[in-house]
Amino acid sequence: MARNKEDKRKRILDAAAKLFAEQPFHKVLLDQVASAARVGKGTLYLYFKNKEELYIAMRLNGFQKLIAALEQGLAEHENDPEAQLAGIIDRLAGRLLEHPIMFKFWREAIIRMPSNMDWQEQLNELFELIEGVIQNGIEKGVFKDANPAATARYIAGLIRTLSMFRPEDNTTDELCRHAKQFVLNGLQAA
Amino acid sequence: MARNKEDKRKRILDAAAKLFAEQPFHKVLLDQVASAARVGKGTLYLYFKNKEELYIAMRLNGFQKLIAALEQGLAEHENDPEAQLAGIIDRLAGRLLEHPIMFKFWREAIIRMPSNMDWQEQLNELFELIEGVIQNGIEKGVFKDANPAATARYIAGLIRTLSMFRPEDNTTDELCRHAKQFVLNGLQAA
Amino acid sequence: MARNKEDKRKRILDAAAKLFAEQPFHKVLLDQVASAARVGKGTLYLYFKNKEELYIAMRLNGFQKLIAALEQGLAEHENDPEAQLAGIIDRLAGRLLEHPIMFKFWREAIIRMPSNMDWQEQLNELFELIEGVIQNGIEKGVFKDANPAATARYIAGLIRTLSMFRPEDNTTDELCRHAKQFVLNGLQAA
Amino acid sequence: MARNKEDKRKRILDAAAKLFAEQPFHKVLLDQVASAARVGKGTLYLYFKNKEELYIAMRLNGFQKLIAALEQGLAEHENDPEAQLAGIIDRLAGRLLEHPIMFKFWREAIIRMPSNMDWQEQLNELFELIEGVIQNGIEKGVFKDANPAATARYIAGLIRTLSMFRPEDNTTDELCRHAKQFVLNGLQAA
DNA sequence: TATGAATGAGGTTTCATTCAT
DNA sequence: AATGAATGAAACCTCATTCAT
Repeated sequence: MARNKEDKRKRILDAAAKLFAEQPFHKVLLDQVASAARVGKGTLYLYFKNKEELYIAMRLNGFQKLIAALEQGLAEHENDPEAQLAGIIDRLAGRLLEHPIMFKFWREAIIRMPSNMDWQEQLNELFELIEGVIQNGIEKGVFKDANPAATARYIAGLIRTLSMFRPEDNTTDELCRHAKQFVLNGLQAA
Repeated sequence: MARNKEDKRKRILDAAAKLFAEQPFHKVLLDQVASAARVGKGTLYLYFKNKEELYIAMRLNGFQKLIAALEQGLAEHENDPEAQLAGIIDRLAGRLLEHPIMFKFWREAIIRMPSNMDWQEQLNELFELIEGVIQNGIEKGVFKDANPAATARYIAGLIRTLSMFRPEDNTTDELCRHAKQFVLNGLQAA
Repeated sequence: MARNKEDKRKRILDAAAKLFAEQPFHKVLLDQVASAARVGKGTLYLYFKNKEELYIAMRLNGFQKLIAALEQGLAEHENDPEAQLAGIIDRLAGRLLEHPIMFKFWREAIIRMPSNMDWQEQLNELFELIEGVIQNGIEKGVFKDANPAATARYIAGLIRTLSMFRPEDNTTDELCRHAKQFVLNGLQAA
Repeated sequence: MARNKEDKRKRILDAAAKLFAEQPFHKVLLDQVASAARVGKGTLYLYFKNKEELYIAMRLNGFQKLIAALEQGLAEHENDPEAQLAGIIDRLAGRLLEHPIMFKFWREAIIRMPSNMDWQEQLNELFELIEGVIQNGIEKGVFKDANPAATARYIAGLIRTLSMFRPEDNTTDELCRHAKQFVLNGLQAA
């Protein structure tokens, strides 16, 4: 019952994620979503009020998974801010490069929509997560930064752009390594 | 005549820029564009093949202005890579914060659209412009960087994110100064 | 069992009567009917073939009750056509004003529905009942009428309109009394 | 321009009238209306907000024509209330029997719809028109009636029912003559 | 050249009906 | 017998595009 229901909701979200990643909002047809999720079109409306709500739910769902993965990564290097930061960059870049879904997340933001607040909050969660690592590093004397909140945003944006517009002739590994170095340079105490 | 024609095209592009900045693609109606530009709806089709082409033309138009402004800035500090880079960051951030149109540029990219190539090319122009400054700095021994192409992308992405998700309680000036410092740290020779 | 079954059928018919009286056919949802009858939606289909049959069953049900009530009234004044007619008017008006369901009976008739014949027959039953009273009166020399079939229809229509569009500032009693007088005038021998 | 526009609106209303008279509301498709009116489906929405508004407009339109015809008839027998009343009955019955559209008017009334007020007002207009004739007759000493408002409603309802459920084997003429006699009986001073 | 009324393909959504439980 | 989640046909409606003026 509840199990099955969860399954169906998940199937719809996954199908939506795939399709919205491939096509702009207005080109994704609910017929496609329904048949990709192997459910009737009407079923979509049992789980989501309309196309927009489905879209938002899909975005939040993907983001929550990302945040969870990053938090798990932090736990693995409890007392090493440098390693934590490196982990965040690796995972973030990895996710973005692997999952085209995430592209859209970062690329698109429906503006001035009521439920958009949620989206801002999600992003803030990410920023604060990074900021926390920087703060931690500062306290430990490993980093030096006058404005960790801004830096957290830099890091997120930096990785996003790197993922979306990767320069040719570079392996993912090389890019990550270089990015990490750049960030650490920026945070290094003189 | 020709004057009048140019005017109308410009009016349409400006109206489109304003509206596309406020709403996602599928919520901007050509009725709105036409009436905001004070032209008949049919007139849009005299200047642009369809909605998508209008959107692309509007994006390119905005971007070209940006590139032009940045190039002009570079000329002002011919032999000072640090100042050039600082200028780029200032102007880029300024533009993004002033012109909401530009937000959309960075925020949204219609995927797998035929003419998307143009967009990529435009962005590459920006990346190469920044990359040139870094290269120049490396040659002059002011900067040190193993992968200027990647760094150029970082800088663009960093400013974008800063503009879109600015942390509260910071003036634009403070943020720009901090960003410049962060970037210069990353590029500074040990 | 059988008891329970009858109960459920009745519950459904009552719920349907209430809802169809309040809303036009296409606005009454089977979800509403089911929940108002406190049964599952699927259960409706155990008792009625589809929405249309449910609607018809509901109408017939209401009408049969009406006819039965009128017939009972006639029996009470076996040999007094005037009293019989007055009784019909009283009961008919009373019913229509009390039971909004009946409104719909008169107000709406789904045209060219296969089973609409039944509805015509029901109405004819009513007309014939009234016609019988008039005939009886004519035979007794109390009434005078060249076309009792038409007059029977007048009376029914008269009461219906009176009920649906009652003039303000009149009690039900006053209206009934006046209607009875009007009809008797029409039927009075010179 | 304006001419053409009026034409199109009229064509739509006429097509709608025909179809709504033949089928219940929910069985009339806007595709049918559009093609019967020889316009595109979208054009319907240029003239009417939605299906319901089109339906209401169509009803009002028909009713206004009816009222106009009746008023014209009254003018023809300025000082003869009996003839005026007879004229109303003739025209009303004639209309209802000729134009199946009108059937629906009287048969159906969408309940508790906001714009239904208009419909009530239209009906009141009809009632008041009849009532005026009765009042006039009373003042002239030709009629006698304690409640002309109620009687006006009787007359309307009487004709409606007669038209909808006409007894077999009667010509329209016979029925009208009989109805007029019945009504005049009811209104005759002792 | 400029317009905006008209179009209709195709989108989103609803809801009567079915069927696995 | 009873349910209500699931279905998908078919409804309403939108809006990019066309075209007569």
